[in-house]
Amino acid sequence: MLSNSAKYALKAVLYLSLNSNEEEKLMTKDISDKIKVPKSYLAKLLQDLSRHGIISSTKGPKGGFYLTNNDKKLSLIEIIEVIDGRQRLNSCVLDLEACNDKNPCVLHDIVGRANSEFVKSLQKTTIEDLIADIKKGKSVFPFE
Amino acid sequence: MLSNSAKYALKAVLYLSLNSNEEEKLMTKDISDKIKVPKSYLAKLLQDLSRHGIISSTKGPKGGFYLTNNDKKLSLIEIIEVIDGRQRLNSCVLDLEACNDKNPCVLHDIVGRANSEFVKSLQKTTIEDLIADIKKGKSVFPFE
DNA sequence: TCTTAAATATGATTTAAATCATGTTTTTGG
DNA sequence: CCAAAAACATGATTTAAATCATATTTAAGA
Ligand code: FES
Ligand code: FES
Repeated sequence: MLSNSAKYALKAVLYLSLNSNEEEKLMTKDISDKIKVPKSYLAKLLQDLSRHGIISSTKGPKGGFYLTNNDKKLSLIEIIEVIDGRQRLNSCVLDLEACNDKNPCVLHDIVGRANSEFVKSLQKTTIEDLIADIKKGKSVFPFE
Repeated sequence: MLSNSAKYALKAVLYLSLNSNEEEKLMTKDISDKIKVPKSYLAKLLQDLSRHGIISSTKGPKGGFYLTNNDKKLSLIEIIEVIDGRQRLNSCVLDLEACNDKNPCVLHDIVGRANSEFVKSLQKTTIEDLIADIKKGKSVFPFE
């Protein structure tokens, strides 16, 4: 479903969304310590996200990663696609090449359906939405 | 979600369910050719399934793998759990250890829900059910 | 301007999943 | 009883994902 990397990326962005802004930036180490992800592995992911405009960063002393208000409007799928690519989430559960919505494979009904719902949710949910849920006490994010 | 191995196993069992019975057994090669899975890799999977009583087999000339009517009553989750174990399908999407239904993580609502549906479907769907769908023309199974 | 702290870029290593290979046991048929 | 055909068992190799390491660039602040 999601690669390990994508999970790490989601966690990191979530952590950033709750603990950073234009004035208060976070270093890789701050984040990796909290979410318990290997530092240099996370560094790569953050750089990847930054390069693709998902998160913001500045170099040098007092630099770090952060989310602008605009960044927070991005949907979760955009984070995932930078890391995992587009194919991974949209392929048939059995990896049958001849299968799609028009020609549904034998698992499509019971499984593909759940998967489509999943993808749709990722598309329409933004970082902001998640923050709102947490602030409302609707859900939690225990970092690790 | 599902490992490659689990997908292969599902395909193989599905193929067996459509093309074998107590009288007509299939060799590893017959199956691997059709579903395009490396022969000796599939051999391991089939032996694993056989050892766990998911499929049936007999050794020696004229031997091979097959499904009994009883085998066809097993649910899909049983196949998957033999190959992937129990944990893989039931863990939090972000692999957060402190998360569960009582303490839902920030993605649980939008993602975990789809996942639970998925698992429930796998539990209640049997091989037989899938065969029925195919025979009814409701779905297809193009093998590869 | 110089030192230092940060991201950035790139490549090497490790690990686990996937794949390959080969020998052993069982059963059938002659 | 023997030879061949099949599953069974086990271990080696390959590959891709995950992890580690190190050198380069940029910006801040003294
Ligand atoms: S066509 Fe296979 S899961 Fe949709
Ligand atoms: S608690 Fe994280 S997905 Fe359910």
